Amino acid sequence: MAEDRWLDDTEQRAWRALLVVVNRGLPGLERTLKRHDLLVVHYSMLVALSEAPGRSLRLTDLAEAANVSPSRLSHRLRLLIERGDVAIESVEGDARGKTAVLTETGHERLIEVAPHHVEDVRRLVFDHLDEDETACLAAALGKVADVLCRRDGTTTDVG
Amino acid sequence: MAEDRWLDDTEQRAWRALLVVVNRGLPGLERTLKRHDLLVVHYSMLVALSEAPGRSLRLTDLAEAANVSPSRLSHRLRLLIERGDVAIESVEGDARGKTAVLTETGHERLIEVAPHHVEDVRRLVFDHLDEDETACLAAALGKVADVLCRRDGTTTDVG
DNA sequence: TCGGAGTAGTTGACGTTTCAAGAACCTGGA
DNA sequence: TCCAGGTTCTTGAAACGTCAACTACTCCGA
Repeated sequence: MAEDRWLDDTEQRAWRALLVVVNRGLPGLERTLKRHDLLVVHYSMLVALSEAPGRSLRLTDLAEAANVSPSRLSHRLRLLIERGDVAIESVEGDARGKTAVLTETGHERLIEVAPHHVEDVRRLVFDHLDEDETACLAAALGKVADVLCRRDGTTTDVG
Repeated sequence: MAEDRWLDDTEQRAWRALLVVVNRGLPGLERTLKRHDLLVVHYSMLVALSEAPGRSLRLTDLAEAANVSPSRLSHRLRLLIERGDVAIESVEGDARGKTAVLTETGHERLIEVAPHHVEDVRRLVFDHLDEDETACLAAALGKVADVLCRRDGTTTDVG
């Protein structure tokens, strides 16, 4: 490892820009959602459920869909359950499993919050890009994301 | 606010891909640096200093360059100072200010760690993109990042 | 039927980030 | 001169994410 494969100028610009977006842009999204007593994680969980058939998902699948670790899911799910946004059911045929179901309350909360969050995302990213740039971004990030999703439980790294 | 400006299909793909990269990809970078007893924040700070004239920066400017809040800088700087990677000097003419200077030790540590980190970034992102895609990514993210950097202490949002 | 290996989910502790507050200092006007 | 308001940096508490156990269950082969 550690060959001399440095980053060229374009790659550096891309990488540094990504860091700026992540470190300066994303926290702003948290701030907005916090006014609705939610974190972005919560929002992702609600979205994932709302898009699932029957508005319900096995916890493992919910974690997958929301891009979070099982433990993080567990911790953040507590609030949503206490609030009645999500209900927990047991899986028939597997006593280990649990299924999270988006309640009507939860769905209404999502509908209320979503426009504000989307507006934030727009102001953060897409308001500054034209159609081509957005397509490029989707294509490039999509490739990277695909790789990350494909190797889920596979080899962590290196050889 | 809260008009009906939803995200179209391309925008959704871009945004969701970004979330995947952030939530699944970036944590991996932390893991690698941790083997060298560093966080990515530390690395960013070392890089920022190494690129500054005289390898030194006013703390405010360092925070800016490393994309971190003043308080986060303060907390994470402690380790680097204890270790001797960074030295602190007072600013002449302003007794409030402090200047962080990258020591020779710190510079050597950066040189040692950088290739591993860069290799990680490569495997995460650029190994999966061709030249055009990388250029697109740099252009699109660059635009977004520019906006974020331009409005530093200005209006947080909305009008 | 038993037992080891793997899966599903939870918990608590630890390290990090954030936020609000504060200490120290500078600036400019009355 | 003095003081109000802004800047610079630090600190401690609270909230969050991660990691390593741990419980409970399923699967499968002997």
